[in-house]
Amino acid sequence: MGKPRPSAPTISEVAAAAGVGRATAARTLGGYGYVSAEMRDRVLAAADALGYRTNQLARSVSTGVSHTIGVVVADISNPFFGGVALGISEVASARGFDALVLSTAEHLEEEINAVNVLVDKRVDGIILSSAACAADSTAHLQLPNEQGIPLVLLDRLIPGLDLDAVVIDNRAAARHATTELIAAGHSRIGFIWGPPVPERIEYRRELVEAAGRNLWSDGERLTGYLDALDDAAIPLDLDHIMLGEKTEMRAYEAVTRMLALDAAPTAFFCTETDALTGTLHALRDAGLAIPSQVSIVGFDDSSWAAVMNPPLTMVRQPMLELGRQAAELLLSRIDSGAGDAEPPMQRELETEFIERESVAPAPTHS
Amino acid sequence: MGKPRPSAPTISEVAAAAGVGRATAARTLGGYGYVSAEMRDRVLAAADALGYRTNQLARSVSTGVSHTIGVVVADISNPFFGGVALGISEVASARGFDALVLSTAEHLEEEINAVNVLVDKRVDGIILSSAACAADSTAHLQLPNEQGIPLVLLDRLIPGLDLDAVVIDNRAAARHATTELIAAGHSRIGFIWGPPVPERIEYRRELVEAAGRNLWSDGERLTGYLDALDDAAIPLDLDHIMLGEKTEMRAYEAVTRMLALDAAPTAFFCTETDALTGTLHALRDAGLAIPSQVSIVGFDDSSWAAVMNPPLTMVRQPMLELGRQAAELLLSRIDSGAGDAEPPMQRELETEFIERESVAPAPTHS
DNA sequence: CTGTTAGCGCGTTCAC
DNA sequence: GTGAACGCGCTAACAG
Repeated sequence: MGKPRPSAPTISEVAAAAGVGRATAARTLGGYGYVSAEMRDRVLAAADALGYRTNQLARSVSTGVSHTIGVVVADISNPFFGGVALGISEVASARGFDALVLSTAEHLEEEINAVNVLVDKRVDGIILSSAACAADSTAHLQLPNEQGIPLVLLDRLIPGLDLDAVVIDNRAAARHATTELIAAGHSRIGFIWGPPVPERIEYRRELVEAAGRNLWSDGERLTGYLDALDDAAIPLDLDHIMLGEKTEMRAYEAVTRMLALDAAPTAFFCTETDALTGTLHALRDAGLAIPSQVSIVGFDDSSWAAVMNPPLTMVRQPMLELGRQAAELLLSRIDSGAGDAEPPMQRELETEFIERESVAPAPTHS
Repeated sequence: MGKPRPSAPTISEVAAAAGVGRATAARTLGGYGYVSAEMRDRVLAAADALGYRTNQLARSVSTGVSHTIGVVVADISNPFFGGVALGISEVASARGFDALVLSTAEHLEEEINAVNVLVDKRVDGIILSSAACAADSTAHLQLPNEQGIPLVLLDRLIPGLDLDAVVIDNRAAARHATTELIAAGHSRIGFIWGPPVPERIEYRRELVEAAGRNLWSDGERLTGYLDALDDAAIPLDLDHIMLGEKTEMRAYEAVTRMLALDAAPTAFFCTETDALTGTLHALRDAGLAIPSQVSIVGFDDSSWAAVMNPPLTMVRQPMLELGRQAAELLLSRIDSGAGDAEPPMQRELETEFIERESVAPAPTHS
């Protein structure tokens, strides 16, 4: 029997100290049922004399509601997920819920484990940004619903599954960004980064397929890029798509390699922060000026993008809003209980294209 | 009686299905006590036939251990706290603990509330980055210990209190940074930002005192700055200290104002990210080049600092390490139970001065 | 080794 | 209105 700690006073102790029955104490302390003003005062007095605090754990096993939601993301230190987490806890805490947040480092095993942990701790709902992509390897996403725990997907859809989700319109965002680059006169646009396949890709179809096998949002961004190229009838150059492991270092190398091409890109679209910093490094080392020699557009607007030299043109994602809406959707599901109500819904938030000074007309080669 | 959900199977149901006593089922499922291999198999089979999952909540009320720690920070979307949170959950989850993370937006009330919530949810320990400063207004920091819940302070000490804590050596970091600036030939160094007092300050003593009344880490950084000035026998110019609300906008205004001074700073030490971006904005608008016309050193090294034009010299804080060590300290306290063992300890981590290209000799005025 | 029984702290029904 | 008594799901003595 574990209570190695300075015993926290229980409701019974308070009742005893107040000279009333346990139930009466429970009613006043729990704020339900009827209790006379006089009794209430006695109980309340005894309660804070003893420093009584409700044991929410015990309450939860009794009521079946923990007032806790689970949040599982790839990496809480990533400002994107940090913003999302803040949005979530804003609306959650306003409604009396707290968040148990777990990071998975994009590992499916850890994600599975995270879901199990959350289910076992009886959270009232889960918000999850899954690393899963194929409709296989998603058994763990069934579990919560089997246990009656609402689940909403965040930032990343899973193609085969019809689940609640709140995401960004990545495809439209990428299409917009690429189109702007094209409008500025660019036709050779580096895409940093594409699917993390190691092998060289020969055909467009392979590329699209590879993207589909990996992270959904990345695939969407690539598709948007392709859309824009198609719109302008610009042929796809597979050498302009970064493949392989997605790290800043790899981005650096990919850009450096592209720059050495005969048909080197005159612009780069960087779909993530690390992709952007890697690209920036490469451009600096290549001695290329932005935007006179090469243009650039980034994803994930951060405070520093505006303060760069030159200020960077970016597509901004509404991180807080993403979190807020996911939390709202989840809470509404929690409210309606197992009343197997509405069908799953996917909400898609718009991004904003922030025009600054890193895009200029393509240099006219002599 | 709440169970509005698709009932999760209980240990009793598993026992029944397996045709054994509840205790036997409990033992095998709980992994304790003795149980024959044959029985175990029967139980295990029944368990996963029913899809049994331990209710950790119930287990916790029984054992008094929740395997959950509370983390309260000002703002989880701040990359600094995000990094810290990741460090914490790394070591915590390796030991089977999960983190309930709450953001307070630097509001003392929310901090107090957060601590109450965590205590009520019976977390096994708390890591907290407090907005409190004076030794008054810290009653809420007593509560956990009264309830036998270990608490470790993170990133911010509270002068009057002797509690476990893991922090950065802010004073040494600021002293180092300022000294570097001085060594480069600067004597008029803007400090962005100082204490958030609205009024103009006339004397150094007032300044130090004002700093002391506010955030500890800010006070330390200011003190380090003062140390460096003293070391070099450079008189303090109060006009070079930013006062007032700490926002990017205010930093912008403060720097702009300082730049208009007869004795304008030739260098700036920015003690936080927003202070840095605000300063950068102001310098750009003033048309001043870095580092030829003005030098700059920032705090909170971020990936983008290296990719700026020019690359920024920064003092880097070991965020992950901060989180990891806080978690380790907390877990060790949890391990030793209420065995009122070791006295509180404060660990102080060193920062790293990253020299890049935003510091140059002070321009020699004609 | 197994099953019985009594807790853990709180919610809730149901006579008094 | 009030309090005794039982249930939530699990742990843990204790007999057998």
